[in-house]
Amino acid sequence: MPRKPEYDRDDLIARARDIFWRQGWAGTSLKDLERELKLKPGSFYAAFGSKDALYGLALNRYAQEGVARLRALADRLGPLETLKAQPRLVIEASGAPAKACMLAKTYAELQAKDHELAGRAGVLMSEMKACFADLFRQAQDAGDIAPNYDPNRLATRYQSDLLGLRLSAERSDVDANEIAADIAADIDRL
Amino acid sequence: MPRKPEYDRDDLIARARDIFWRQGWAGTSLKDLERELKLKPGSFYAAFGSKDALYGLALNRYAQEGVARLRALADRLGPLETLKAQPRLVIEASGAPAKACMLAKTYAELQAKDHELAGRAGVLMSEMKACFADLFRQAQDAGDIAPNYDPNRLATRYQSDLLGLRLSAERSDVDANEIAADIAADIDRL
DNA sequence: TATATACTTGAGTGATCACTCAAGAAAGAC
DNA sequence: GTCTTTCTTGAGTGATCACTCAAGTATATA
Repeated sequence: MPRKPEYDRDDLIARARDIFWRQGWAGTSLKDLERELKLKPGSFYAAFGSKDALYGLALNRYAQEGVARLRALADRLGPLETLKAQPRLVIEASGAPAKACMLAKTYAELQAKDHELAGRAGVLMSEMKACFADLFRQAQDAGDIAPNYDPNRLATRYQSDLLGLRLSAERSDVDANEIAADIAADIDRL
Repeated sequence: MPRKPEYDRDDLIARARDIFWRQGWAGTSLKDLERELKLKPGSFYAAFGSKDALYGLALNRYAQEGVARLRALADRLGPLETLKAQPRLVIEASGAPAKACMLAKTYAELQAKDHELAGRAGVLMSEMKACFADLFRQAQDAGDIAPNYDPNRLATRYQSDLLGLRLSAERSDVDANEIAADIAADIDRL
C-alpha cells in the first residue's frame, strides 16, 4: 500500500561518505547534507535517524569497500605485489574526495571527545591492519618474505606508513609518488 | 597609568595550544577556552581578537618549540642520532596533550575548507621538513649516510613516517614503540 | 588625592547547530 | 474511486556558536 522513497538509500550513503570524508564530522553540517543529498530535514531523519547514524553507515561503507578492493587486488596480483601496489593505488584514486584515510581522519578528530564514532573508526582500522597482516603472512608462506619477520609487526608499520603517506599526499609541497615508491621498495627488502 | 593584565599572555597561548592540539579547531569552543584560560569573553577578545587568531598563535608556538627541540637535540647528539632518536621521543613525550602532530591535525581538519589556518599549518610542516632535510644532509656530510641519497627525498619520507607513527600512537591496539624502532632502524640502513 | 587608562565582567547579539513535527502529496490494495 | 500507508515538505524548536559592548574596577602617573 505504501509509497516508495524517491531516493536510492545506498547511493545516499555513498554520497554522504564522500562529503564526510572530505569535510570531516564537525565540518559537515546538516545543511550541507540536505543540499548534497537533496533531502529535506524530515526525509533525512526518517531515513537515517541522526547525523551520527549516517556517519556510522558511511564509515562502515568506506571500510568495507576498502577491504573489498584490497582482497580483489590480492586475487589478481598475489600478496606481495598487492602490498607493493597499494601505496601507489591509494594516492592515485582519482575519483576519491580526499587522499587521507577517512578512518584516520575520523579517529583524529573525535578521539579526544571519546566519541563513539572514533571507537568505530579504531575498530575498522584494526580490521584493516589484520588484512595487511594476512597478506604479509601469505607472502611469507609463498617464500617472498623472509620467515623471521613478524607479520603483525610488519602490518603495523605498513599501515602506519600508509597513513602518513595518505596524509602527506594532501600536501602540495610533497611528492607523494616518491614516498609511495619508497614504501614499496621497503617491501622488496624484506 | 594603565592597569596591568592579570594573566600571562605567553602562558595563555601555551594552554590554548594544548587545548586546540587535543580537541582540534571545531572541537574547541569559546566556552572551553574561557573555562580553561579563566578569561571572560571581553578579556579574551581584548587579548586575542578572535578564536582563529589565538589558534594561529598556538600553531606558531607549537611549530617553533618543535623546531627548537629538534635543534637542541641535534646539538647534543649530532644529525644521525637525532634522526634516530626523534621517533621515540615524539611518542614518549609524556606531558603532551596528544601524540599526533598538531600541524597535521590542523591541516587534515581545515584543508577542505581552504581555511587560512590549514595553509599556515602546511607552511609550518614544510619548514619542519626542511629541518629534517638539513639533518640528513649533515649526516651525509659526516659520512654517516651514503652520498647517493637525496636528502630532500629522505626528509619527505621521514616526515611522512613520523606523521603516521604519531597518528598510530594514539591507538590503543598499536605498539607505537615498535614502529618507532623500525623507523630508526631504517635510518641505520642508509 | 585626582585623573586617565586599561582590564574585568557578564548579559546579550544574531547566526547557525542538530533536530522535530504537523500537514500535504503520492502510490499500492481493495 | 477510496482508503491506508508512507514519503515529502519546510517552518520552527531550543541549544549552542563566535562574538560585542557598556558598565564597573583597579592601578600607575601627576
